[in-house]
Amino acid sequence: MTKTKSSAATIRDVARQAGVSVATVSRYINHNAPVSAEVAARLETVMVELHYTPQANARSLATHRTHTLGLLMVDIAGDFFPPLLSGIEAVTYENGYDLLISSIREPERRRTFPLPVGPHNTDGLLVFADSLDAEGMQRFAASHFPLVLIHRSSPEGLIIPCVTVENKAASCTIVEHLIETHNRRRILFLQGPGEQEDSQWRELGYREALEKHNIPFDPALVAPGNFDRVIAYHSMQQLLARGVIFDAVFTGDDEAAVGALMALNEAGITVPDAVSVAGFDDQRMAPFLTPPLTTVRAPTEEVGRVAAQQLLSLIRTGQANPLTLLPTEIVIRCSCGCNS
Amino acid sequence: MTKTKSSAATIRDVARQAGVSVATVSRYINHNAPVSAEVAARLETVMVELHYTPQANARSLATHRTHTLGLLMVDIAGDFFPPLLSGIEAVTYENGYDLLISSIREPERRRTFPLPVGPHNTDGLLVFADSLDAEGMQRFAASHFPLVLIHRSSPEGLIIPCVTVENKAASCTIVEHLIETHNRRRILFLQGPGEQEDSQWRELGYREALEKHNIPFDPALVAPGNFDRVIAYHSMQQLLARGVIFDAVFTGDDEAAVGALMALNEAGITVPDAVSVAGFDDQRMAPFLTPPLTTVRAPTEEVGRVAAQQLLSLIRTGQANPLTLLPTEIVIRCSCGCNS
DNA sequence: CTGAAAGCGCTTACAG
DNA sequence: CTGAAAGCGCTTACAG
Repeated sequence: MTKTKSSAATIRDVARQAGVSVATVSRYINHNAPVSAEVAARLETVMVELHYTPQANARSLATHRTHTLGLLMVDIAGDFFPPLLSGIEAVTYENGYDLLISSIREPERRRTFPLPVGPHNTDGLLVFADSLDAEGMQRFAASHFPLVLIHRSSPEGLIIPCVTVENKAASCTIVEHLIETHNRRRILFLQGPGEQEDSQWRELGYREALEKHNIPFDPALVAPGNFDRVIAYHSMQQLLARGVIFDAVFTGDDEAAVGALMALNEAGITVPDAVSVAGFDDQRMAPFLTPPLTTVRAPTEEVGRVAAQQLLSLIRTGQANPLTLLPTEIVIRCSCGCNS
Repeated sequence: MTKTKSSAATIRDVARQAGVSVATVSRYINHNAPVSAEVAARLETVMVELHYTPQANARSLATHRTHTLGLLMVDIAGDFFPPLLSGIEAVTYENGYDLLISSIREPERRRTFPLPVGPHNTDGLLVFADSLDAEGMQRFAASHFPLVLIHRSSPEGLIIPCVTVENKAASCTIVEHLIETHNRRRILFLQGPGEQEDSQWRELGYREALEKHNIPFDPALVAPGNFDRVIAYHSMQQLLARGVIFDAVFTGDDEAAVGALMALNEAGITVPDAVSVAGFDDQRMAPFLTPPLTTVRAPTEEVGRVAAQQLLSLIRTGQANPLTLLPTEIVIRCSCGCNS
């Protein structure tokens, strides 16, 4: 109780107060060498009394490990983000790691080194979609800095572990559902962003479903959705204005479904009677839309969990699975025409 | 180009290669003392060549500043979270700080010290709502560790800067809109979580509106909404099942509005014809609901920005505004009965 | 089981 | 404008 300085207690304060060396305190804290029961008890008391918490940076400097993971995101504001972050944070916490997050808004920032997060403050990085370009990854890879890619595959020539979701088969299945169960044949597809791999796979699934049922692919039925409510809304309005005939729409993702549903609604076109709608992701609002959205469930929180686990594995063992493809499943609600 | 070691370059490598002392390199990096133009040029070249980035932890250890902000959250998964985090992250980035985030799920974690984030790894903390209890705040305050509270006021006896949103007046105004413009008199209120201050203020606003129009407060018209879709949905179902008569509902927040809308919809009660609905927050999905939701716009991203700014100010100058109350405004869409 | 000491990569008086 | 040296708070061989 002699300590009245306002600054936090250090390992030396603890050592002094307990009458041992700092080495012993360190060993006790880290449980990496035996400490006599007597000393342990004394240490415990002193540490509690002094509110002692080891300084993270001093520890990092000595061990060359920060015990923190970095997350590089493109857009923090979407509905897709919370479950992903939640999964990542949970695993990070469970493993006693810290989580540093950074959002890359402007494209230039993707290659302006040093990034806000990197080897200087983390042990490894979770890279979401195109928050980092191939050149940036190349640079990290060259220095053997652990990277795990989320919803994006490794660029040509590099082998970086990826975790993403099965897009194509599920897209095919849900479009086939529209065709087989609801007799739809003129099915609109709202394309996601061109550079997004998810988007490309979903289009392939859409085309495959068409092919399997001998429905010719019609470019006039493809319009930009961009995984974005507003863009999808405007696309639908234009399609409607141009008098394009269709009896269903596969919106690419749930965000676009929200915009499509609104445009349809405003135009007085009833869903699902006149037009069936199907999305992808099964975001939180999907069951609450009018009508409740038929969609594909993507296990986004699980993607976050697995990605964090893979990164931890890479950091600790140098090993990780080159590709983790998480399964998706169809969720039938009402917007396709079922359950009405 | 003699350097082939795989480990990252240190300040000594730079100094050696440029033929100066590490002190000079440090000064050049930090721009805190003049360096000759000639040396500066040489240093620049060498640093680029070596991909040199100062090790954050060594710097922190020497300066006693981590240059990182911590964020303590309750629930990372809600729709409320992305704009808040987006605002926080933007300001953090603009100021060259790092952002460490941690979600407190279980109540016990709020007082299990050390928290994942604290003086040992950050310069200050942003505390959202009840992610930390009064005792925890007391403890941080006692060691003069900078804290800024978000959507929550300082506990008794402590003076911790808070940033939140104006709840009561806006709630009163929107309920008055229901009364005055749409002639509603039996207005349901879906209560938020009891411990949430936002919730308490919104109820006060609701009551004030009633009073101003001489509508007696009827406890039978208050039900749990809990800022939660599912709970609000069930509450509405029960109200309906019990045959409670009402012509409007102020849902406490937009989440609850989603659930309420769904229950009403399923019961075949038309909104806004039979029942007006108004929410609070103006979350992303509000304009896309059916019908588009009349609500109160809360500047959540701005809350995040201001909170981060206040924390930075507290860290740098020791000063911050005791209370920042951000203005809210009514957003009239269709669910109240307007624009239909 | 324990301690003395070197070292991690920086910054910053102090001296010139 | 520049350098030598001490120090930040830890960890970890090394020795006992």
